[in-house]
Amino acid sequence: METVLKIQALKGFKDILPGEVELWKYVEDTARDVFQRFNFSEIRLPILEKTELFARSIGEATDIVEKEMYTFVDKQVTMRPEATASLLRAYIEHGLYVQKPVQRLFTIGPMFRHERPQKGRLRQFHQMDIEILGSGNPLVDAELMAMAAMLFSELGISVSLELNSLGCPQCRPAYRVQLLSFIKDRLDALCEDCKRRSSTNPMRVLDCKKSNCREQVEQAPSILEHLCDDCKTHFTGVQSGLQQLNVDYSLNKFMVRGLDYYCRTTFEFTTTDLGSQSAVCAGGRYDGLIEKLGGPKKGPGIGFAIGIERLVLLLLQQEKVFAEGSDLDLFVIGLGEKGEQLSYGLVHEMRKQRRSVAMDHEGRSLKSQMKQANKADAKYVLIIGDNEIERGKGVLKNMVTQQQQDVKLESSALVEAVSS
RNA sequence: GUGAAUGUAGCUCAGUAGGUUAGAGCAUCUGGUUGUGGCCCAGAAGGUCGGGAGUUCGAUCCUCCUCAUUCACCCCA
Repeated sequence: METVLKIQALKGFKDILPGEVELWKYVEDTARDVFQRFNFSEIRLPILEKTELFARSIGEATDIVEKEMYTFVDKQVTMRPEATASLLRAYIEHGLYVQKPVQRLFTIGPMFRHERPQKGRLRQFHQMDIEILGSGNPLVDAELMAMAAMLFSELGISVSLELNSLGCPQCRPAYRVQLLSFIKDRLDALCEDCKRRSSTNPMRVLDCKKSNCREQVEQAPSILEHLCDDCKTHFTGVQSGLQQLNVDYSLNKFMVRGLDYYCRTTFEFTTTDLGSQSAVCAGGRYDGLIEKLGGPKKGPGIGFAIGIERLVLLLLQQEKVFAEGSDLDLFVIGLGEKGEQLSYGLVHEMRKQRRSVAMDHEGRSLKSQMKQANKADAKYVLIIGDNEIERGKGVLKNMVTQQQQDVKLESSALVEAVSS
Protein backbone atom coordinates (compact mmCIF):
# COMPACT_ATOMS: atom_id res chain seq x y z
CA MET A 1 0.00 0.00 0.00
CA GLU A 2 1.23 3.43 -0.86
CA THR A 3 1.55 5.77 2.04
CA VAL A 4 0.82 9.35 1.19
CA LEU A 5 3.35 11.67 2.72
CA LYS A 6 1.71 14.52 4.48
CA ILE A 7 3.67 17.51 3.35
CA GLN A 8 4.04 19.96 6.13
CA ALA A 9 6.61 22.42 7.33
CA LEU A 10 8.82 21.31 10.20
CA LYS A 11 7.73 22.03 13.73
CA GLY A 12 8.67 25.56 14.64
CA PHE A 13 9.32 26.56 11.02
CA LYS A 14 6.86 28.97 9.48
CA ASP A 15 5.97 30.25 6.05
CA ILE A 16 5.60 33.97 5.73
CA LEU A 17 2.80 34.29 3.21
CA PRO A 18 2.00 37.08 0.76
CA GLY A 19 0.15 39.68 2.76
CA GLU A 20 2.29 39.20 5.82
CA VAL A 21 5.46 39.74 3.82
CA GLU A 22 4.47 43.38 3.25
CA LEU A 23 4.52 43.91 6.99
CA TRP A 24 7.94 42.31 7.24
CA LYS A 25 9.27 44.54 4.50
CA TYR A 26 7.85 47.57 6.22
CA VAL A 27 9.61 46.59 9.44
CA GLU A 28 12.91 45.90 7.70
CA ASP A 29 12.78 49.02 5.55
CA THR A 30 12.06 51.18 8.58
CA ALA A 31 14.92 49.54 10.46
CA ARG A 32 17.41 49.94 7.61
CA ASP A 33 16.46 53.57 7.36
CA VAL A 34 17.05 54.17 11.06
CA PHE A 35 20.34 52.23 11.10
CA GLN A 36 21.55 54.17 8.10
CA ARG A 37 20.88 57.45 9.89
CA PHE A 38 23.14 56.23 12.71
CA ASN A 39 25.85 55.43 10.18
CA PHE A 40 25.63 51.65 10.32
CA SER A 41 26.64 49.43 7.40
CA GLU A 42 24.91 46.21 6.48
CA ILE A 43 26.86 42.97 6.45
CA ARG A 44 25.56 39.63 5.15
CA LEU A 45 26.79 36.48 6.78
CA PRO A 46 26.63 32.74 6.21
CA ILE A 47 24.11 30.70 8.15
CA LEU A 48 26.49 27.80 8.76
CA GLU A 49 29.61 28.20 10.84
CA LYS A 50 32.00 25.88 12.61
CA THR A 51 30.36 24.56 15.75
CA GLU A 52 33.36 25.66 17.76
CA LEU A 53 32.70 29.33 17.03
CA PHE A 54 29.40 29.22 18.87
CA ALA A 55 30.65 26.97 21.63
CA ARG A 56 33.47 29.37 22.38
CA SER A 57 31.56 32.63 22.17
CA ILE A 58 28.13 31.79 23.57
CA GLY A 59 29.51 29.47 26.22
CA GLU A 60 29.81 25.69 26.47
CA ALA A 61 27.46 25.44 29.42
CA THR A 62 24.62 27.54 28.05
CA ASP A 63 21.30 25.96 27.07
CA ILE A 64 21.78 27.21 23.53
CA VAL A 65 25.04 25.38 23.04
CA GLU A 66 24.19 22.40 25.18
CA LYS A 67 20.91 21.39 23.66
CA GLU A 68 19.44 23.85 21.19
CA MET A 69 21.82 23.98 18.26
CA TYR A 70 21.17 22.45 14.87
CA THR A 71 24.50 20.79 14.30
CA PHE A 72 25.75 18.53 11.54
CA VAL A 73 27.78 16.43 13.89
CA ASP A 74 29.80 14.67 11.20
CA LYS A 75 30.83 17.95 9.62
CA GLN A 76 31.31 19.92 12.86
CA VAL A 77 29.19 22.77 11.57
CA THR A 78 26.15 24.44 13.09
CA MET A 79 23.30 26.61 11.87
CA ARG A 80 23.77 29.87 13.70
CA PRO A 81 21.63 30.28 16.84
CA GLU A 82 22.47 34.00 16.96
CA ALA A 83 24.46 36.42 14.84
CA THR A 84 26.99 38.10 17.06
CA ALA A 85 29.52 35.28 16.88
CA SER A 86 29.35 35.13 13.08
CA LEU A 87 29.59 38.87 12.79
CA LEU A 88 32.66 39.00 15.00
CA ARG A 89 34.21 36.16 13.05
CA ALA A 90 33.82 38.13 9.82
CA TYR A 91 35.09 41.30 11.47
CA ILE A 92 38.22 39.53 12.63
CA GLU A 93 38.71 37.39 9.52
CA HIS A 94 38.71 40.39 7.19
CA GLY A 95 40.60 42.68 9.53
CA LEU A 96 37.85 45.27 9.42
CA TYR A 97 39.33 46.92 12.51
CA VAL A 98 42.31 47.92 10.42
CA GLN A 99 40.30 49.88 7.89
CA LYS A 100 38.27 51.67 10.51
CA PRO A 101 39.02 51.46 14.23
CA VAL A 102 35.34 51.62 15.16
CA GLN A 103 32.96 49.56 13.05
CA ARG A 104 29.20 49.94 13.11
CA LEU A 105 27.58 46.90 11.54
CA PHE A 106 24.18 45.28 11.33
CA THR A 107 22.77 42.15 9.74
CA ILE A 108 19.28 40.75 9.28
CA GLY A 109 18.40 37.11 8.83
CA PRO A 110 17.23 33.76 10.15
CA MET A 111 18.55 32.06 13.30
CA PHE A 112 17.95 28.49 14.42
CA ARG A 113 17.39 27.03 17.86
CA HIS A 114 15.86 23.66 18.62
CA GLU A 115 13.41 24.70 21.33
CA ARG A 116 9.79 23.84 21.94
CA PRO A 117 7.83 26.46 19.96
CA GLN A 118 5.34 28.77 21.60
CA LYS A 119 4.01 32.26 21.14
CA GLY A 120 6.83 34.47 19.86
CA ARG A 121 9.28 31.60 19.80
CA LEU A 122 10.14 29.51 16.78
CA ARG A 123 12.89 27.15 15.74
CA GLN A 124 13.69 29.27 12.74
CA PHE A 125 13.25 32.88 13.72
CA HIS A 126 14.59 36.15 12.43
CA GLN A 127 16.68 38.77 14.06
CA MET A 128 18.18 42.11 13.29
CA ASP A 129 21.58 42.17 14.87
CA ILE A 130 23.39 45.43 15.50
CA GLU A 131 26.94 45.78 16.77
CA ILE A 132 29.46 48.53 17.47
CA LEU A 133 32.95 47.09 17.53
CA GLY A 134 36.04 48.85 18.80
CA SER A 135 34.58 51.39 21.20
CA GLY A 136 34.30 51.10 24.94
CA ASN A 137 32.82 54.54 25.42
CA PRO A 138 29.65 54.46 27.55
CA LEU A 139 28.11 57.08 25.30
CA VAL A 140 28.13 54.48 22.56
CA ASP A 141 26.07 52.17 24.76
CA ALA A 142 23.51 54.89 25.29
CA GLU A 143 23.48 55.82 21.62
CA LEU A 144 22.75 52.23 20.69
CA MET A 145 19.80 52.07 23.06
CA ALA A 146 18.59 55.40 21.79
CA MET A 147 18.67 54.04 18.27
CA ALA A 148 16.58 51.01 19.21
CA ALA A 149 14.15 53.29 21.02
CA MET A 150 13.90 55.45 17.92
CA LEU A 151 13.11 52.43 15.77
CA PHE A 152 10.35 51.28 18.10
CA SER A 153 8.92 54.74 18.26
CA GLU A 154 8.92 55.07 14.46
CA LEU A 155 7.22 51.71 14.16
CA GLY A 156 4.64 52.99 16.60
CA ILE A 157 4.98 50.28 19.19
CA SER A 158 5.38 50.86 22.87
CA VAL A 159 8.02 49.01 24.82
CA SER A 160 10.02 49.81 27.92
CA LEU A 161 13.76 49.79 28.38
CA GLU A 162 15.33 47.97 31.28
CA LEU A 163 18.97 48.50 32.13
CA ASN A 164 21.53 46.71 34.23
CA SER A 165 25.24 46.19 34.55
CA LEU A 166 26.78 42.78 34.97
CA GLY A 167 30.15 44.04 36.06
CA CYS A 168 33.36 42.66 34.58
CA PRO A 169 35.89 39.93 35.32
CA GLN A 170 37.36 42.28 37.96
CA CYS A 171 34.27 42.68 40.09
CA ARG A 172 31.84 39.93 39.16
CA PRO A 173 33.61 36.97 40.85
CA ALA A 174 33.53 38.66 44.25
CA TYR A 175 29.89 39.50 43.82
CA ARG A 176 29.18 35.97 42.75
CA VAL A 177 30.64 34.62 45.97
CA GLN A 178 28.40 36.91 48.02
CA LEU A 179 25.34 35.99 46.02
CA LEU A 180 26.06 32.30 46.34
CA SER A 181 26.31 32.46 50.09
CA PHE A 182 23.08 34.47 50.21
CA ILE A 183 21.31 31.84 48.12
CA LYS A 184 22.80 28.98 50.06
CA ASP A 185 21.19 30.30 53.25
CA ARG A 186 17.71 30.01 51.81
CA LEU A 187 18.12 27.17 49.39
CA ASP A 188 15.33 25.18 51.02
CA ALA A 189 12.80 27.91 50.36
CA LEU A 190 13.52 28.06 46.64
CA CYS A 191 11.79 26.15 43.88
CA GLU A 192 13.30 23.10 42.23
CA ASP A 193 14.40 25.08 39.20
CA CYS A 194 16.18 27.61 41.36
CA LYS A 195 17.97 24.91 43.32
CA ARG A 196 19.33 23.68 40.03
CA ARG A 197 20.10 27.22 38.89
CA SER A 198 21.99 28.00 42.08
CA SER A 199 24.74 25.72 40.89
CA THR A 200 24.51 26.21 37.11
CA ASN A 201 23.91 29.95 36.90
CA PRO A 202 23.23 31.55 40.26
CA MET A 203 22.35 34.94 38.82
CA ARG A 204 19.37 33.30 37.13
CA VAL A 205 17.80 32.74 40.53
CA LEU A 206 17.38 36.50 40.69
CA ASP A 207 14.93 36.56 37.86
CA CYS A 208 12.81 33.51 38.66
CA LYS A 209 9.14 34.21 38.00
CA LYS A 210 7.79 32.35 41.00
CA SER A 211 6.54 34.76 43.64
CA ASN A 212 8.00 32.74 46.46
CA CYS A 213 11.49 32.84 44.97
CA ARG A 214 11.09 36.54 44.32
CA GLU A 215 10.34 37.20 47.95
CA GLN A 216 13.35 35.20 49.02
CA VAL A 217 15.59 37.06 46.64
CA GLU A 218 14.22 40.51 47.46
CA GLN A 219 17.09 41.33 49.80
CA ALA A 220 19.78 39.65 47.74
CA PRO A 221 22.98 41.60 47.20
CA SER A 222 22.79 43.67 44.05
CA ILE A 223 25.51 43.60 41.45
CA LEU A 224 25.05 47.33 41.04
CA GLU A 225 26.37 47.86 44.55
CA HIS A 226 29.41 45.71 43.91
CA LEU A 227 30.74 47.18 40.71
CA CYS A 228 34.40 48.04 40.56
CA ASP A 229 35.32 51.68 40.01
CA ASP A 230 35.76 51.32 36.27
CA CYS A 231 32.41 49.57 35.87
CA LYS A 232 30.73 52.11 38.10
CA THR A 233 32.09 55.00 36.06
CA HIS A 234 31.04 53.28 32.87
CA PHE A 235 27.53 52.64 34.15
CA THR A 236 27.14 56.24 35.26
CA GLY A 237 28.30 57.32 31.83
CA VAL A 238 25.69 55.15 30.15
CA GLN A 239 22.95 56.62 32.27
CA SER A 240 23.92 60.20 31.69
CA GLY A 241 24.05 59.46 27.97
CA LEU A 242 20.51 58.10 28.10
CA GLN A 243 19.36 61.14 30.01
CA GLN A 244 20.96 63.49 27.56
CA LEU A 245 19.27 61.72 24.66
CA ASN A 246 15.95 61.65 26.50
CA VAL A 247 15.59 57.91 26.53
CA ASP A 248 13.31 56.58 29.27
CA TYR A 249 14.61 53.56 31.12
CA SER A 250 14.38 51.79 34.42
CA LEU A 251 17.04 49.91 36.34
CA ASN A 252 16.50 46.20 36.75
CA LYS A 253 19.13 44.77 39.02
CA PHE A 254 17.68 41.31 38.51
CA MET A 255 18.14 41.25 34.76
CA VAL A 256 20.51 38.51 33.67
CA ARG A 257 21.86 37.42 30.31
CA GLY A 258 21.73 33.92 28.95
CA LEU A 259 24.90 34.16 26.95
CA ASP A 260 28.26 33.97 28.66
CA TYR A 261 30.01 36.75 26.86
CA TYR A 262 28.20 39.75 28.29
CA CYS A 263 29.81 42.19 30.69
CA ARG A 264 28.97 45.64 32.02
CA THR A 265 25.97 47.11 30.19
CA THR A 266 22.99 44.86 29.51
CA PHE A 267 19.56 45.95 28.45
CA GLU A 268 16.22 44.71 27.23
CA PHE A 269 13.25 46.31 25.58
CA THR A 270 10.24 44.52 26.99
CA THR A 271 6.49 44.35 26.52
CA THR A 272 3.62 42.62 28.28
CA ASP A 273 1.78 41.92 25.02
CA LEU A 274 3.65 38.81 23.93
CA GLY A 275 2.47 36.18 26.37
CA SER A 276 5.37 34.88 28.36
CA GLN A 277 7.95 36.22 25.94
CA SER A 278 8.65 39.70 27.16
CA ALA A 279 11.85 40.65 25.35
CA VAL A 280 11.59 42.19 21.89
CA CYS A 281 15.14 43.37 21.88
CA ALA A 282 18.07 42.51 24.07
CA GLY A 283 21.75 43.13 24.13
CA GLY A 284 24.78 44.28 25.98
CA ARG A 285 28.46 44.84 26.07
CA TYR A 286 30.96 42.05 25.48
CA ASP A 287 34.41 43.54 25.98
CA GLY A 288 36.93 40.74 25.71
CA LEU A 289 35.00 38.50 23.35
CA ILE A 290 36.72 39.89 20.27
CA GLU A 291 40.10 39.09 21.72
CA LYS A 292 38.92 35.67 22.77
CA LEU A 293 37.97 34.94 19.18
CA GLY A 294 41.37 35.97 17.89
CA GLY A 295 40.78 39.66 17.23
CA PRO A 296 42.63 42.72 18.48
CA LYS A 297 43.65 42.72 22.14
CA LYS A 298 41.09 44.14 24.56
CA GLY A 299 38.80 44.90 21.65
CA PRO A 300 35.58 46.22 23.15
CA GLY A 301 32.19 45.62 21.62
CA ILE A 302 28.50 46.10 22.25
CA GLY A 303 25.43 45.00 20.38
CA PHE A 304 21.84 43.92 20.50
CA ALA A 305 19.35 41.77 18.66
CA ILE A 306 15.72 42.39 17.80
CA GLY A 307 13.32 39.48 17.29
CA ILE A 308 11.46 40.28 14.08
CA GLU A 309 8.64 37.79 14.69
CA ARG A 310 8.01 39.41 18.05
CA LEU A 311 8.06 42.85 16.49
CA VAL A 312 5.59 41.75 13.82
CA LEU A 313 3.33 40.18 16.46
CA LEU A 314 3.33 43.44 18.35
CA LEU A 315 2.48 45.43 15.25
CA LEU A 316 -0.42 43.09 14.49
CA GLN A 317 -1.57 43.13 18.08
CA GLN A 318 -1.28 46.83 18.62
CA GLU A 319 -3.27 47.19 15.41
CA LYS A 320 -0.80 49.36 13.62
CA VAL A 321 -2.38 48.95 10.23
CA PHE A 322 -1.13 50.89 7.28
CA ALA A 323 -2.78 51.23 3.91
CA GLU A 324 -1.13 49.44 1.08
CA GLY A 325 -1.78 51.10 -2.27
CA SER A 326 -2.35 49.25 -5.50
CA ASP A 327 0.81 48.45 -7.35
CA LEU A 328 -0.86 46.99 -10.43
CA ASP A 329 -1.06 49.66 -13.13
CA LEU A 330 -3.08 47.73 -15.68
CA PHE A 331 -5.04 44.54 -16.21
CA VAL A 332 -5.34 43.60 -19.88
CA ILE A 333 -8.35 41.58 -21.01
CA GLY A 334 -7.79 39.94 -24.36
CA LEU A 335 -10.99 38.38 -25.67
CA GLY A 336 -10.79 35.45 -28.02
CA GLU A 337 -7.68 33.91 -29.45
CA LYS A 338 -6.65 36.98 -31.41
CA GLY A 339 -7.25 39.28 -28.48
CA GLU A 340 -5.16 37.15 -26.20
CA GLN A 341 -2.35 36.94 -28.74
CA LEU A 342 -2.22 40.69 -29.15
CA SER A 343 -2.44 41.28 -25.40
CA TYR A 344 0.39 38.87 -24.74
CA GLY A 345 2.90 41.00 -26.65
CA LEU A 346 1.53 44.33 -25.47
CA VAL A 347 1.74 43.31 -21.85
CA HIS A 348 5.38 42.39 -22.29
CA GLU A 349 6.23 45.67 -23.99
CA MET A 350 4.61 47.67 -21.21
CA ARG A 351 6.47 45.70 -18.57
CA LYS A 352 9.69 46.60 -20.35
CA GLN A 353 8.57 50.21 -19.98
CA ARG A 354 8.36 49.72 -16.23
CA ARG A 355 4.61 49.37 -15.77
CA SER A 356 3.17 46.53 -13.70
CA VAL A 357 0.70 44.71 -15.88
CA ALA A 358 -1.31 41.50 -15.52
CA MET A 359 -3.51 39.42 -17.78
CA ASP A 360 -5.47 36.19 -17.63
CA HIS A 361 -4.53 33.13 -19.68
CA GLU A 362 -7.47 30.89 -18.86
CA GLY A 363 -9.87 32.12 -21.52
CA ARG A 364 -12.38 33.40 -19.02
CA SER A 365 -15.34 35.64 -19.71
CA LEU A 366 -15.08 39.41 -19.76
CA LYS A 367 -17.08 39.61 -16.57
CA SER A 368 -14.87 37.11 -14.83
CA GLN A 369 -11.76 38.97 -15.88
CA MET A 370 -13.22 42.28 -14.73
CA LYS A 371 -13.69 40.66 -11.35
CA GLN A 372 -10.10 39.52 -11.32
CA ALA A 373 -8.91 43.01 -12.22
CA ASN A 374 -10.99 44.44 -9.43
CA LYS A 375 -9.68 41.95 -6.91
CA ALA A 376 -6.11 42.67 -7.99
CA ASP A 377 -6.86 46.35 -7.39
CA ALA A 378 -5.72 47.30 -10.87
CA LYS A 379 -5.78 51.01 -11.61
CA TYR A 380 -6.82 50.48 -15.23
CA VAL A 381 -8.33 47.75 -17.37
CA LEU A 382 -7.72 47.45 -21.10
CA ILE A 383 -10.24 45.49 -23.17
CA ILE A 384 -9.13 44.04 -26.49
CA GLY A 385 -11.76 42.14 -28.45
CA ASP A 386 -12.45 41.70 -32.15
CA ASN A 387 -13.92 45.22 -32.50
CA GLU A 388 -10.88 46.79 -30.91
CA ILE A 389 -8.46 44.86 -33.06
CA GLU A 390 -10.32 46.02 -36.14
CA ARG A 391 -10.20 49.67 -35.07
CA GLY A 392 -6.64 49.39 -33.73
CA LYS A 393 -7.85 50.95 -30.49
CA GLY A 394 -8.57 49.29 -27.16
CA VAL A 395 -11.05 50.34 -24.51
CA LEU A 396 -9.17 51.65 -21.48
CA LYS A 397 -11.22 51.86 -18.32
CA ASN A 398 -10.19 53.77 -15.20
CA MET A 399 -11.35 51.49 -12.39
CA VAL A 400 -11.77 54.31 -9.94
CA THR A 401 -13.59 56.91 -12.01
CA GLN A 402 -15.18 54.26 -14.27
CA GLN A 403 -14.43 56.43 -17.26
CA GLN A 404 -13.55 54.73 -20.51
CA GLN A 405 -11.55 55.97 -23.46
CA ASP A 406 -10.17 54.55 -26.66
CA VAL A 407 -6.42 54.19 -26.77
CA LYS A 408 -4.21 53.11 -29.66
CA LEU A 409 -3.04 49.55 -29.26
CA GLU A 410 0.61 50.53 -28.99
CA SER A 411 2.61 50.15 -25.82
CA SER A 412 3.88 53.73 -25.73
CA ALA A 413 0.40 55.20 -26.07
CA LEU A 414 -0.88 52.83 -23.40
CA VAL A 415 1.96 53.56 -21.02
CA GLU A 416 1.21 57.24 -21.33
CA ALA A 417 -2.52 56.71 -20.82
CA VAL A 418 -2.06 54.74 -17.59
CA SER A 419 0.55 57.09 -16.20
CA SER A 420 -1.68 60.07 -15.55
C1' G B 1 12.88 17.60 28.06
C1' U B 2 7.86 18.48 31.24
C1' G B 3 2.54 19.83 31.57
C1' A B 4 -2.30 21.29 29.68
C1' A B 5 -5.76 22.31 25.84
C1' U B 6 -7.36 21.65 20.89
C1' G B 7 -7.75 18.86 15.90
C1' U B 8 -14.95 18.95 11.45
C1' A B 9 -14.49 22.47 3.91
C1' G B 10 -8.95 26.86 1.65
C1' C B 11 -10.13 30.23 6.41
C1' U B 12 -13.27 31.09 11.05
C1' C B 13 -16.43 27.93 13.49
C1' A B 14 -21.48 25.20 14.42
C1' G B 15 -23.22 20.16 15.15
C1' U B 16 -24.92 15.03 16.64
C1' A B 17 -27.67 12.85 24.83
C1' G B 18 -24.05 7.22 19.09
C1' G B 19 -28.66 6.52 13.96
C1' U B 20 -29.83 7.33 6.53
C1' U B 21 -27.18 12.03 1.85
C1' A B 22 -22.21 16.34 8.20
C1' G B 23 -23.80 22.36 8.23
C1' A B 24 -23.08 28.03 8.24
C1' G B 25 -20.32 32.51 7.16
C1' C B 26 -16.14 34.16 4.37
C1' A B 27 -13.21 32.73 0.10
C1' U B 28 -13.51 30.04 -4.94
C1' C B 29 -16.18 28.99 -9.65
C1' U B 30 -20.68 29.67 -12.88
C1' G B 31 -24.98 32.38 -14.01
C1' G B 32 -28.54 36.71 -13.38
C1' U B 33 -25.91 41.52 -18.87
C1' U B 34 -24.07 39.51 -27.31
C1' G B 35 -18.47 42.65 -24.24
C1' U B 36 -17.84 45.62 -18.31
C1' G B 37 -15.67 45.05 -11.59
C1' G B 38 -17.25 46.33 -6.40
C1' C B 39 -23.37 45.67 -3.90
C1' C B 40 -27.32 42.18 -4.40
C1' C B 41 -29.63 37.40 -5.93
C1' A B 42 -29.39 32.16 -7.62
C1' G B 43 -26.60 27.89 -8.16
C1' A B 44 -22.10 24.76 -8.12
C1' A B 45 -17.76 22.84 -6.28
C1' G B 46 -15.23 21.80 -1.95
C1' G B 47 -14.90 16.99 3.85
C1' U B 48 -12.17 9.18 4.09
C1' C B 49 -15.10 14.92 10.81
C1' G B 50 -6.10 14.43 12.02
C1' G B 51 -4.55 8.86 11.68
C1' G B 52 -5.03 3.80 13.75
C1' A B 53 -7.25 0.25 16.91
C1' G B 54 -11.32 -0.97 20.25
C1' U B 55 -16.60 -0.96 22.26
C1' U B 56 -21.35 -1.24 19.43
C1' C B 57 -26.25 -3.72 15.00
C1' G B 58 -24.16 1.21 13.90
C1' A B 59 -18.71 5.92 15.87
C1' U B 60 -17.36 12.63 13.63
C1' C B 61 -19.38 11.77 18.83
C1' C B 62 -17.49 6.82 23.80
C1' U B 63 -12.34 4.25 25.20
C1' C B 64 -7.14 3.55 24.17
C1' C B 65 -2.88 4.58 21.24
C1' U B 66 -0.55 7.78 17.83
C1' C B 67 0.45 12.22 15.06
C1' A B 68 -0.09 17.40 14.67
C1' U B 69 -1.09 22.30 16.44
C1' U B 70 -1.39 25.86 20.34
C1' C B 71 -0.34 27.75 25.14
C1' A B 72 2.61 27.36 29.45
C1' C B 73 7.23 25.51 32.19
C1' C B 74 12.53 25.47 31.11
C1' C B 75 15.24 28.86 28.21
C1' C B 76 15.36 32.93 25.15
C1' A B 77 14.98 37.53 20.46
